[in-house]
Amino acid sequence: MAEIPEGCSRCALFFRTNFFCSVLRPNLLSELSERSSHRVLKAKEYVSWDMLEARPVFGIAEGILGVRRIQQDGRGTIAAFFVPGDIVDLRGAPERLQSDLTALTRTEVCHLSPAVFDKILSNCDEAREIAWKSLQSQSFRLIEQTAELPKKRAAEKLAWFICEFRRFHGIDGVNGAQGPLFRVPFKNVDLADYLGIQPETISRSFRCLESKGAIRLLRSNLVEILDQKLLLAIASRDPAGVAPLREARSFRILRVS
Amino acid sequence: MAEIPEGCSRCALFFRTNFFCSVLRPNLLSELSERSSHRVLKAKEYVSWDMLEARPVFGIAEGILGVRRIQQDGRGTIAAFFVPGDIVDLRGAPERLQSDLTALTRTEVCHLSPAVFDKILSNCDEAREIAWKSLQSQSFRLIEQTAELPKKRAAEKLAWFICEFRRFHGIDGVNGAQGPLFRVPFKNVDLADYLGIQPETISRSFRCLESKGAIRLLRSNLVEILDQKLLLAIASRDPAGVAPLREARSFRILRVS
DNA sequence: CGTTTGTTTGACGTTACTCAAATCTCGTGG
DNA sequence: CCACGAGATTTGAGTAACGTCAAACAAACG
Repeated sequence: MAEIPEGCSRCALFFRTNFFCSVLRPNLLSELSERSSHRVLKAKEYVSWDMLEARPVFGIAEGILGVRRIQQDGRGTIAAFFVPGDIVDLRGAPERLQSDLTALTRTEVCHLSPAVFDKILSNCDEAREIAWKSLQSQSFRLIEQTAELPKKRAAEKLAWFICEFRRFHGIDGVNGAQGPLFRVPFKNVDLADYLGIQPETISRSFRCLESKGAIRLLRSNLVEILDQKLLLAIASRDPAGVAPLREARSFRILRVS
Repeated sequence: MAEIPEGCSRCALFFRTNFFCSVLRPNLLSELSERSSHRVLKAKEYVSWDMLEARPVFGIAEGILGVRRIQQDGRGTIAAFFVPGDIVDLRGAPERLQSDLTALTRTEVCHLSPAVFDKILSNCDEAREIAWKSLQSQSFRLIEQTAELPKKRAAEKLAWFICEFRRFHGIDGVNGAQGPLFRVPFKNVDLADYLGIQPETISRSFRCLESKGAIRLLRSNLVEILDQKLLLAIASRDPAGVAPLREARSFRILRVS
């Protein structure tokens, strides 16, 4: 009977309950461990898509990994992100899904051997369920985001993000507590790419939420939530909190002949 | 040894190769069949979210099923759609994923018994792989869409949709042929909800693509593709095809004191 | 064949993007 | 530990791009 592999004993994928590796029997775990590689990424480091073809199956142990695409004109979009516990299988991602995986914060991933991974899916019901649920949950997040974001105004998007992220991911100390403080887990620039707006607009939207009395911006990236209900109302476009970004200007338009 | 169940013999999920039921052994198939229900939806019929809680696992045999959310202010968004062959598992979709499933065209779905479905995942590697790949592919479509749409202009979105849909889904006769004709597979209103723009804008964008010489609008919903390369260039924002929706207006603004 | 539902068009309003400049932060090396 | 510089944030002014509304038209449906 195999021992618990050295590398795994400190990896969240193993020691946190309901994470993928925590339910594996020792012999499967050590087989997986031998052919996998744990890796730490600093914020802003990225895994290029080409690299991924060699190691397309991985789990997230810590941090946040974003799927970022750079377009011709240089602007980027963060289409999705993966969080601790996610099991990601990018095998067969069609070639045109050309994006890289950017670490939005310090991130630990463990690349898994696809062969052993498949073997586990086939043999271990419990692990398969965890992987399945993770894949499901990735889809749900994407659907939620796609359903909510496109028709919202900038300030509404921001409010939505704050509410949504607090609900789902009690990631670091501050956010875990569910207190009135919220730390935006990554740079505003990245947040802008995720919400599909410009960094300048993020800034103005924070101002807007402040002026409504929903939040207070303590430092860059640290928000105090003053009125959760109002924030929700703004996020979901309740009449309570309609939030135009600036006051309407009144002017007259003269057509130039 | 069980016979092939009557209902299944005409269902695409069974008779099309690489669809879920096609790889099941007869005894598993008939066990699944007994506890499942095939259902035909006319266009615009929908399955409410509440209904889904009872039967959250299903496969698409024909047609297109959209995930639609109606917001407070009455506007809708189609966050995703499912196409023939997709195996969908909405168990545990958190309550706030409140959307219904709308048939965008005539659609045939088969609700599967969750219990038997799980048994199949556990016992039949081949079927599990198909279901897994389907779930993956649903994620990829969502990522692709989220990566591409938000920062595009309306005409670019439309061009993207045409190219993308042709690539992926050779669904009906016209589109299957990959000829120069493309039939928009659903109503423009739904297309607008999917692309996150207004129906009026869809109309203007078709005009815009026509004026660039990329397409010709034969009838409502039937497009002739005149210049595939140009269309792609517009979709991906190549300098070749920058596509403003209307000519810039020139006027002067006078502030009212 | 009428009623409803979807599409087109025009005129106008609103929102957020763009560009540029000032300020701020943070990581790094001295 | 401090100073420096690259990168991030903020602000303002101007404008592009789409939304909104309304009305005419067309198509689909029974």
